[in-house]
Amino acid sequence: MVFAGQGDPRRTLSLLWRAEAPPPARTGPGPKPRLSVDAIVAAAVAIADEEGMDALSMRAVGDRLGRTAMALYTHVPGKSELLDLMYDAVHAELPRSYQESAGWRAALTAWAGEVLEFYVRHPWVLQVSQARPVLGPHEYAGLDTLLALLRATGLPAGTLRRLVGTLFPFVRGSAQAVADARRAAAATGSSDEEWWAARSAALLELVPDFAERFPAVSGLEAEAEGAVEPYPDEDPGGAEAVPYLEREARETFRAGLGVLLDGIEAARVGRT
Amino acid sequence: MVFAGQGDPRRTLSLLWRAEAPPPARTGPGPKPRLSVDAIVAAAVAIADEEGMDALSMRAVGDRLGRTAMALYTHVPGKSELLDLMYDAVHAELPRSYQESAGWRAALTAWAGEVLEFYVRHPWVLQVSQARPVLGPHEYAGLDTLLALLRATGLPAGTLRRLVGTLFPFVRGSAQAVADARRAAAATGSSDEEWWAARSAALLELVPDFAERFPAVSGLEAEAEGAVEPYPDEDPGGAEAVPYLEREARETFRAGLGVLLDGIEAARVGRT
DNA sequence: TGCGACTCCTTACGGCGTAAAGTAACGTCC
DNA sequence: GGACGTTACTTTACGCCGTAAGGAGTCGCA
Repeated sequence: MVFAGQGDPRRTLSLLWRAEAPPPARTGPGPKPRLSVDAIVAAAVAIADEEGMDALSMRAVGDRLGRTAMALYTHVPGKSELLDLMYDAVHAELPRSYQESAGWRAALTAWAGEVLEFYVRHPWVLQVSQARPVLGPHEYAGLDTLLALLRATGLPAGTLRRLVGTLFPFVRGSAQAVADARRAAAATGSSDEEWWAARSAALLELVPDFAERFPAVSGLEAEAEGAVEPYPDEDPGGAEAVPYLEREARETFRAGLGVLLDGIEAARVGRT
Repeated sequence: MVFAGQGDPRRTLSLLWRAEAPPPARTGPGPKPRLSVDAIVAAAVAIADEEGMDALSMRAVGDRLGRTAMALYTHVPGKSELLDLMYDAVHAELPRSYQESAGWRAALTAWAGEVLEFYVRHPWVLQVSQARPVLGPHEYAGLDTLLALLRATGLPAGTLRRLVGTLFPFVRGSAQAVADARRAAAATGSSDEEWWAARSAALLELVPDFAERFPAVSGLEAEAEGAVEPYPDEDPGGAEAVPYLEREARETFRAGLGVLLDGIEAARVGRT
């Protein structure tokens, strides 16, 4: 995992909010910069999106911009701060508002779905630790959006804060599951089913008494055996079939969100 | 973040389940091994617990055992597999059973609390990616325990699987928040309140129109202002005061779990 | 015209994971 | 009992990483 919010808070904060106070159109001495904070952040995000966090190095970012790694240090204090900037930059993709006419439940469902897709689009964001949040403008905006939605539930402020602390991690966790499913599918040439079959075959060979040692797990598997529908008929629209593991992860997300919303509903009812 | 499950599955699996099939008491030629997989895993876990994941390197593990880094490679294929082993080894601390007399709700609450403490004890576990789970014996045992508890709700198998996929990430997320709060407290000399005050002061200076741009956030803060009770009277028992951020994180955990359990309750009622 | 500020490059250091090859201890068999 | 093959561990080295230090070239302004 990578940590954020490590550097000098003042420097990081002013970089994060730099759009608010654009550099005073300086035309001082020295050569014209051929690099900019925005270009650096964009290149870094592109690398992380395409090749994953492991491939993100200062040299890689420099290469992508046709510069050396050290050239970046003129514009950005270090890798940790660059990560903060990347983190906030992508959060600009989060939705900002919802029509409230459909009710809080529909709005929250839509919100959660969009945030899930956001994380799936940028899975490396899930690897940025939340310790000491470096709240930049776009992350604040995302928080503001959720809070505005939650206000419609009519619950008191203290409860709302706790709901934020529950909903965001829940969506993050679900996105992690989806992203993991995709990574697994991409890494192994085999399909999800094949991979899983090979895995459990090896396991059964190594642990013959599996069923006795883990009765609840194997009981569940046996019970679900019949329930696992085979691949559904291909969508006539021609959409690609979603692999098994990812479909499962998304279904877990949908169901978990339902449980959470039911819980919120219960809190509302209990309060009136 | 660090990835698990990268290596050869066969080799990793047999290492993970090695206790089941102990090495056939070989007394072949060659010097007696002065290192063992267990010793290596224990040393690695100790380093991760004490100094964090960043400090975990093959050289560090070797040093702690009085050997070189390369000596480890005789016993363990590589760092990635060592991580798998560490991950499963600590999961042995997870509780295995609960008395069901108190009802599923009490049992689930107790379970969640113990798992939370487990993660807080070994925060580096939260940094091990869940991609392609390397299910070792102890993690399976933890899963089995939760499933056995959930069975008491009487919900169908499919729902149970989704609940597992919701509950585990929820506890992980909550533990992350608690661990982050502790890290923040440890890293900065200042108290939570001071750190937060400095942060928001700098923010307010940089972003004077904060309240207008993020109405929901600042509205919530204003509303909660009066509600934040000052430090409660010191516990007469002499227990140390839990810092603000961590108290907040734990409260969010408690409340979020309540919401989830309410949701489960609703599912039960709706089904009967 | 030259000074000073500024961007970017080169070089270098100490870390990392681990491949390759060498050394020494031990059980086994002639 | 001595040679041999197997095994545990060390040494050395390679190519990565983040970044400190210092040098080279480019520009605005005095």
